[in-house]
Amino acid sequence: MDRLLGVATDDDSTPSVLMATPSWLLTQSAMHAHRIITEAFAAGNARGYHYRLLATMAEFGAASQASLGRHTGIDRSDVVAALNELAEQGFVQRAPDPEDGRRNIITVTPAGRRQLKRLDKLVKQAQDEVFAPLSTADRATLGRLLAQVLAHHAGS
Amino acid sequence: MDRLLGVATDDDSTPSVLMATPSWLLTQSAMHAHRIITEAFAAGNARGYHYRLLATMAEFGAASQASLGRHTGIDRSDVVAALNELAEQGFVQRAPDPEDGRRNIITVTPAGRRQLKRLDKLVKQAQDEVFAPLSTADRATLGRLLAQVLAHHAGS
DNA sequence: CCCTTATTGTTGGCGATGCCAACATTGGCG
DNA sequence: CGCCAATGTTGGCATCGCCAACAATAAGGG
Repeated sequence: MDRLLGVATDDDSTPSVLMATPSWLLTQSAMHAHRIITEAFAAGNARGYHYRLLATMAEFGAASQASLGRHTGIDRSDVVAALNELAEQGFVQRAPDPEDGRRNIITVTPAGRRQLKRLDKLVKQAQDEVFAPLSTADRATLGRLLAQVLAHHAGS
Repeated sequence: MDRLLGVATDDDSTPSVLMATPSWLLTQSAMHAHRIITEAFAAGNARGYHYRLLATMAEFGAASQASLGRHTGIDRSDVVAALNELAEQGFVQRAPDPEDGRRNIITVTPAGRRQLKRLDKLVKQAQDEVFAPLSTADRATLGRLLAQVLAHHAGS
C-alpha cells in the first residue's frame, strides 16, 4: 500500500545490481580505506603523497623529482607541490644537481626520517582498522588476489 | 658504482613498504578499476553517478531525489546535477509530487531503460577487464572478502 | 490555530586525487 | 651546431565526496 505510485517510503539499502558488481565492492571498500588512511595521515599533518615520497626516498635514497615521480606513480607536477610542503616542514631538502643542471636532488632530513616513522605507525594502525573483520588468513588471501589484479594492470 | 651519491640511476618499481601495505593494494587496484569503469561509462556518454541513479530507479521504482540520494549514497546536491544531465538526455523525467510540494518524483523513461541496458553491458565488460587475471573462484573469494570489509564499515 | 522542527530541492563552494598541456632550461647525440 | 629528450614548474581540468546555506513545504506539539 505504501508503494502505490512506485514511490518507496522506506529508504537506505543499495541496489543489488551494484552489490553484485565486483568493481563496486572494490571501489567502495577502497573509499573506506582511503578515508581511514587519509584521517590517519591528517593526524600526522601529512597526506598520502608525502608518505609515498618519504617512503620511496627511505628505500631508494635521494633522487631527482622526476625519478620520485616514477617510483611513486605521482605526476611530476604533483611531486613539485608535495615536495614544497615537505620542504616547508623541513622534512626534505632541495639541492641542484651539480652534474645535471635540470635536476634537483631531494634528500630526506633527520626530521623527515622521524616523520616517516610516525607515519609508518599511523599507517599500521589504519590497516587494522580497515581490515578489522578479516582473519589473518583472509587478509593474506585478499592481499594475494589484489596483488594479482594490480600486477595485471601494472604496465598501463 | 652508480649509486655513489645515493642517486639511483634506475627507475620505476614501487617501494616495498607500500607493496606490503594491504590498503595500498586495495586503493591502487580500485584506482585501476575506477579508471577502466570510468572509461567504459564515458563510452556510453555517462558517469558513475548516472549509472547508480538509473540502476537504483530500475530496482526500487520512481522516487524522490532525497530518496535516490540515500539509496545511492550520493549527496543531495550531487543528485541534482546528475539528474539534470540525465533529464537533458531524456533518460529521466522530473515531476512535482502532488502529495508533497517539496518533492519531485523522478521517473525513468524508456530511453533511460535502454541506456541502463547499454551501461549494464559496458559495466560487465569492464569487470572482465579489471579482474582478468582472476579465476571465477578467485573472483568469488575476492567479492566475499570485500563484502565483509564493506559491511564492517557500512554504518559509518 | 500557531510555532517550531524536519525534510526537500537547489546553489555554490572546498579538498583530495589523478591527469594533461605548455613552457623554459638543460643535456645528449648525431 | 641543431634537433630531440628530459626536467622542473605553472596552471588547468574532471571525478568524487562533502558541507553550508536558503527558500519552500510538511508535520507535529502546545
